Amino acid sequence: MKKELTKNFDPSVSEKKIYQFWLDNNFFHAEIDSQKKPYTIMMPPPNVTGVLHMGHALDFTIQDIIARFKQMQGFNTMWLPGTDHASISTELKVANKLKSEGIDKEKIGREKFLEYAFDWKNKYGGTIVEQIKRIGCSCDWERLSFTMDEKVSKAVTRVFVNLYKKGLIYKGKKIINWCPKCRTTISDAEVDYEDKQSFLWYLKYPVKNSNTFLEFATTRPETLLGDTAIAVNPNDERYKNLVGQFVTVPFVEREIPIIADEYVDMEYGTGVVKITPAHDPNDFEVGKRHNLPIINIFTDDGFLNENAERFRGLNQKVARENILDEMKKLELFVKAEPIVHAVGIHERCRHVVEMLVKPQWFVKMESLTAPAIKVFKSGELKFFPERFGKIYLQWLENLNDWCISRQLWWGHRIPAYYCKKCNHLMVAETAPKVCEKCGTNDIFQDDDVLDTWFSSALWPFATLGWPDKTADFNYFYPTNVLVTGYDIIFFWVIRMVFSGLEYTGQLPFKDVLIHGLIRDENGRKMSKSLDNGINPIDVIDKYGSDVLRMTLVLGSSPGNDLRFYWDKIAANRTFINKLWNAAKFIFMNDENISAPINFEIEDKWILTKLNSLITNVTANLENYEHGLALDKIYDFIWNEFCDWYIEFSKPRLYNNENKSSALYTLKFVLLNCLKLLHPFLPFVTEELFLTLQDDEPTIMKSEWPKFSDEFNFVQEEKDIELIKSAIKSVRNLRAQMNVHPSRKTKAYISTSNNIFKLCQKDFLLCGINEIIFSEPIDGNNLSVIISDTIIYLPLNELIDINAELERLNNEKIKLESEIIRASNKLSNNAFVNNAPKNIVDNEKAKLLAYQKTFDKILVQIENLKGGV
RNA sequence: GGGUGUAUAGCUCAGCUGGGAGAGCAUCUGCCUUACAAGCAGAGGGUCAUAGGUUCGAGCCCUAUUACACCCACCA
Repeated sequence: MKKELTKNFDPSVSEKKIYQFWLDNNFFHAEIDSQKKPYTIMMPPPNVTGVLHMGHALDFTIQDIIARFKQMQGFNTMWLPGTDHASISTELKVANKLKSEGIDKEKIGREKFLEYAFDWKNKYGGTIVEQIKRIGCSCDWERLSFTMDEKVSKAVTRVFVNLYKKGLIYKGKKIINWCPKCRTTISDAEVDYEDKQSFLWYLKYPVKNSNTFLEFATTRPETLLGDTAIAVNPNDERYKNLVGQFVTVPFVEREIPIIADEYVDMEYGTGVVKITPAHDPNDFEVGKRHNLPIINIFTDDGFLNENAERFRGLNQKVARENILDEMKKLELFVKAEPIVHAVGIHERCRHVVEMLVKPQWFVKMESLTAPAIKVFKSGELKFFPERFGKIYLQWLENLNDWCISRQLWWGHRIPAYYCKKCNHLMVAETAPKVCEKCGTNDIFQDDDVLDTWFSSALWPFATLGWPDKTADFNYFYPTNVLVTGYDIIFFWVIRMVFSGLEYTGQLPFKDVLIHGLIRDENGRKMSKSLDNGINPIDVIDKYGSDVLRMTLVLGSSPGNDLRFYWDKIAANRTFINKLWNAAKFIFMNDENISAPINFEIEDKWILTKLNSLITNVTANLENYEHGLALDKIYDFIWNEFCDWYIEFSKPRLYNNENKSSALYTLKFVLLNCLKLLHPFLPFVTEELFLTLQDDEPTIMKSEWPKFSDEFNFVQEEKDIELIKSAIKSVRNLRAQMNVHPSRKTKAYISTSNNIFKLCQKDFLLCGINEIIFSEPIDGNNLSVIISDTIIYLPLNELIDINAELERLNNEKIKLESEIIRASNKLSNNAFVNNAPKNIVDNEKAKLLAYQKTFDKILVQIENLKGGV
């Protein structure tokens, strides 16, 4: 069957076909092969019910570039895809959906709700997977995992039980972040802070057995109902004599002590703080130090409870207003000062977070973080770019115990069991049948589930079958690189590192590649609320995945944010078109080569250029410098291969002059470029690769290009660069003189450099169709002068001698300043003695060339003057 | 309060160990030249934020300053 190349690349047809081709041939799947070195990447699992956004697209594109590059380098690459159950987020979505159908989550109960949730997951969980495929990701779909898969759940339970037995997991009553809307605890990391206009209220309490008052400042007057002390700084002379006495909290008529604690800042407010241990973390700590009672005044959904007595049932806002009014009536109100106050917001539902004291499960962090710090400091764990290591360290060194229990249903249920009769607590991998203490069989499981990140932390090894000693685990673990955004270092990277070290005894990965966020064209974060996002699938539909990927990579640098907008996308489309057309040109001229290969000078030039491209691109990819690598390939293909080599080759192809070598070179360079490009633009490169050659079944598994000693023609490379600059100068001159492009002329070339003879035909590129290697007879010519070569253009009727003299004079002035610059530099002994030899030699060569050109220009100026 | 990043052409951004400032887009001029008008050729456009310092030599290294962005902590 004769293969064909259509006029343009049509991604809408091609991409689906090619992806299916890869799937059908099982190219993405990695079999364990002890002869080959594995290269493993774990995909950061997106939310199972989520849809693909530009951040994912970037993350997955980078991973795919690495995976395909390593695949071609001969590694047994395995990129494991998966999804995350995303406990809170999914539970909210499912609950809302049920609500819209008139179903109340609480009424149907846990079991039924989970059924709905799994239905939802099965229905929508596939969406994001299909979207990932459209990006072109070379994931091993046979190993697709989910954080609530049986294997992962098994690992989660094992880890929980082990940590509990080691005493690293405990149940404790501590102050925690509580979302009254979601009715669950959330971790510190899930709280965002927003500045809000508010007031600092100055209020006072009557001091017991005296007619004086103690004035304090608060931002939350409603919490005074939960006050169990009032505190001053022990060094504060103003209040020293009051310490030990009591004040009375109005409304609840509670007598609370005046205590002294270092925590109090004498400078702030009145230097007096009311202490509400139930609803403020600092107060909670003060309370612990002074053995204060904890009085919770809030219900789980954020209303005031029975401890608020007559304010019971009010929401916080109303309660605050009522209390302030009543304080005024009681003459306990002093003043209100406007302040900006940071309020904690739940990042998922945007509801204000409350601090409550509740019994919860915690992971003790100290012994876990120490090894994670050590592997970083020893250099075993590396961040790209390096600076993100500091963030990693900063987080690790300031970690509080991790609250892992959530009052949700969707997630891994905590493997803790209680005896109904004696309240005995048992933690076990399988539910105990009877109470190990009293022997009764009335046992119930803890209602809470685990924080999503507890399971994500095990992702790099739980997905491979750990804790079982599976073949996959032995072969593919530890993984090679983790790719993720900087916003997730704390949530995820840290937890995977300490988990990997603790449970598998190995780092889960040595390299962490951090990328930035995607922003809109004005530099704002892409977000749902701003509605400024670009849907990656829309980009793929319109321009294709290759263009999407290219736009995400080109001109970006590791760790930096990236602006993404339609103009940029459209601009990148042109490159794919260019590549396509170059291939089409070669394909059109292609024929079976029978003649021996005998390279011309320009063949040697482009092959040498290709050689250094290969070296540079490979080095960039090894260092995760994907933007740089793509930029170099782009530049080579467009500005060297297409603009020059293809043009050089045309006369040879059309006139059948050493055609076979030209054709060989064209194909060789193009095929190598396709390979270099393949990690970035997998679809168009595969399409072209399959069309242009019959030797290999896919570009995916083809060998990554290597530097070749055969193609290292240093002199020829320089020679062609000289020819290029001569051609450019002639073009420049013709443009300045308004010579119509279609007008071909002859030229006289006076040179001692044989290269110009060898490259005669190349001067067609600047409108010269005949070259005479001698001085012209008539002195009135336009001229281009490079070093000791002069190209005369006998365009007599165009020559305004004075204009040409002026032009040459300008050239002369430019050269003079260059000559001065270079000679100054070279006469500076400090430079000649200290600078590396090649830099100095380079400078000398430049000076020599300038001087030669300069001398020739002087002569030409004299010639023209003679002609006036 | 502590920390990080960014500042380079009109716009968006590259610039790898210090060795004459680059790309894409936009602008201007001329071209439908048999791969490509999603193209070709040519041109203009920069005190590399500011001030010092190190060096033979600084966009790059050091110090300080300014502006913007972000992270952490605090916030009675």
